Amino acid sequence: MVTTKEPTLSFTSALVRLAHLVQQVFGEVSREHDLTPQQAQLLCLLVGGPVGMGELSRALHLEKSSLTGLVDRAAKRGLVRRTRSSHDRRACLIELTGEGQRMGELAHEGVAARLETLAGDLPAGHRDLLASAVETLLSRHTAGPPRA
Amino acid sequence: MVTTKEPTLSFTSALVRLAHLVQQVFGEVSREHDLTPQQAQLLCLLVGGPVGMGELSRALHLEKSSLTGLVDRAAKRGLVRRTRSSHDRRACLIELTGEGQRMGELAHEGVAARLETLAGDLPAGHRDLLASAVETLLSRHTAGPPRA
DNA sequence: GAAAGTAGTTCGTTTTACGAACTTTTGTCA
DNA sequence: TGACAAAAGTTCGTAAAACGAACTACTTTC
Repeated sequence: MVTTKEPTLSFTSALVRLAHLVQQVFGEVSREHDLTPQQAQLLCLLVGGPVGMGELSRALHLEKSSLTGLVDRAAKRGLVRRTRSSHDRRACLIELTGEGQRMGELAHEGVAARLETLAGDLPAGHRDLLASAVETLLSRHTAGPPRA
Repeated sequence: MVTTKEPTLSFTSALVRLAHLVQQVFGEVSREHDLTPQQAQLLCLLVGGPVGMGELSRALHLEKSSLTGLVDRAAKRGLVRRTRSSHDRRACLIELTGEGQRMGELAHEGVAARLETLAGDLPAGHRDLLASAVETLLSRHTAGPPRA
């Protein structure tokens, strides 16, 4: 149970500005580790285990051809590796290299830490409410963007 | 006064996924109006009146040279116009053309409408709390990202 | 009035992102 | 079985986005 105070920002403006803030945090953390934000996002998505191009494409909302390029560059940097699926010889699974795993974890932790710091003042009740409100929004938007 | 339910998503994950969602909405709306997301963002930022390059650069978190390119392309499409400042002959103000104003308003309304729809279920108390929580986060991050 | 700083631009580079056309493999169904 | 549609990725060409370094043109400061 928490009390509500009157916001000076409209609901939608708040969402947009929040998105901007998160993006910026992601950018800062990526740069610290010498990654592009897109690469960091890719690595974060892969720390849970190998994922196929199709699923990555859906998770990142990228066209297949865009994703091919992103994976190519990440592979050239030794962060990621393509494995041919055994069930379906067209498909491939993208998996992290040791270096990629390390970087992915660093990026993930960096973002989480930065956001935790920014949320320092926020009472736990507010955090939970915010998180569950976001869940509601996401549930209405069938496609599932990536974790991070 | 609102009751809090237990979220299944961590606080930071919720923020990241929310950012992704907002970005996606922005992308969809931009595409509908045949704008790039960056152009739409620029137009939204200018609907309040002309702004100088320096301030735009800070608001959008772009290097000066990146912004020059963005404004160039928007100007080439007839959405925006450069005006030399009378006080400082180095500086310029970027202002919307009639077409730019129209598109900026459409984009802004489109994004707001989409987000409102997604938030349909959300009780007003939750919205207000979310908005004021965002204000708290923003206030800790001195630089002020753009409205939209 | 010279030096230092500020506002923007230019240039070259890399990354991102798209769509259309393509190859290979898988599934379907007649 | 064998043709044919569909699916998974890649390739190619293109445009936009973003950066940093070096530059020009004004202002401010001392």
